[in-house]
Parts: sequence; C-alpha cells; structure tokens
Amino acid sequence: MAPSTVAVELLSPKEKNRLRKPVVEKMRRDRINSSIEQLKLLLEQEFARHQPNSKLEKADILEMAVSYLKHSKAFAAAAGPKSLHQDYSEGYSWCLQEAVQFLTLHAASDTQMKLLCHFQRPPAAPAAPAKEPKAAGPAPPPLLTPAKATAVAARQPTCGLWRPW
DNA sequence: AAGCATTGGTGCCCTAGATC
DNA sequence: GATCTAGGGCACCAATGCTT
Repeated sequence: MAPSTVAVELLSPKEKNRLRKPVVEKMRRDRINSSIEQLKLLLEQEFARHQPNSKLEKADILEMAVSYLKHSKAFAAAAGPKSLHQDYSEGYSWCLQEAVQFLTLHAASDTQMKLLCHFQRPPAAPAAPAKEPKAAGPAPPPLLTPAKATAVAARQPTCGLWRPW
C-alpha cells in the first residue's frame, strides 16, 4: 500500500527521493519498452519474412532494426543522389498508388473516382532549398491515369518493408 | 522441473549546476 | 578551482511468468 500524502509530507527530502526513484525508474523502463514495441510494429513484416513463427525478443527487435537501417542506407547509397524534386515525385507517385490500392479494396466507386480526379491535379512543388535550381529541374514524372493507377495497384504487392523511400 | 526472458527495485557512478 | 548536491543512467539481483 502506498504511503498517504500526509505521511509523504513528513519525509525528509532524501527519503522522498528514495521513494520516487522506483517510480522514475519504472517510467524510464516503460519508455524503453514502448519504443521497442513501436520498432517491432514498424518492422513487423520484416520479422514475419525472416523469422516466421518465432517469438520476438527485445534483442531480436533491436538487431533487426539495426540491420534494416544498415540495409536501407546501403540501398540509398547504391541508388545514387536524387534531386529533391525527383525524390518528391517518386514519393507522391508511391502514395498515390497506395491510395488507389486502398480505395480499390474499400471505397465506393463514386468516392474513388472523385478522389482520383483530385489527385490528378498537379501536386504542389516541394519546398526547395536555396541551391536547388527550381526552373531548370527535371520535369515531373507523368501522372497516372485512373485506369493505369488501378492497374498498377493491382500489380502491387501489399506493403512490404525494405522499400527505398 | 529446468531454462530463459522480462520486470521491478536498489545501489553505485557520473555529470551538470550551484556555492564558496 | 574545489567542493557539494541533485538528478539521471546503468548494472546487478531477486521475483515472476512463460516455454519446452
């Protein structure tokens, strides 16, 4: 049973500190655990692919996160430098495909068409840093037509990790 | 039942800030 | 600059729960 507030008032600062320590330490462990849990959720599919049916320890989660980041870095380096605009366009295109895929499965066709038409409008340009030559940059990639986007969505596997974003 | 992982409590050490 | 103090982080250990 926890000491009453009156009893706590009577304690010396050192004793108060001694009582507070376990609480603070617990909060700290909780932070560690919740972050590990978030890592686990973020890497869940990767775990399923590499170690199906195996129980995940915290150490496993951390190891997998490290190897994922290493892999991700190596992939980005191999892909070479991209312009900000190119990077943005690829990201936009990918998000569009994801949205189309989702709508294909879940949304009513009317809503789907309206949303697709909305996405067909040119995306806002990314906030370019001062050095990036705005006008001289490469033209944005062609936008997907609704039919093409749906076809692309049909080809796309469900969200997998190791995606070069 | 044994082995392993996780959790919770505690002591020790380190560091930053305050005071002299 | 030396000393003191509070706060934070880490390591260790015991208890508990889970798996084989």
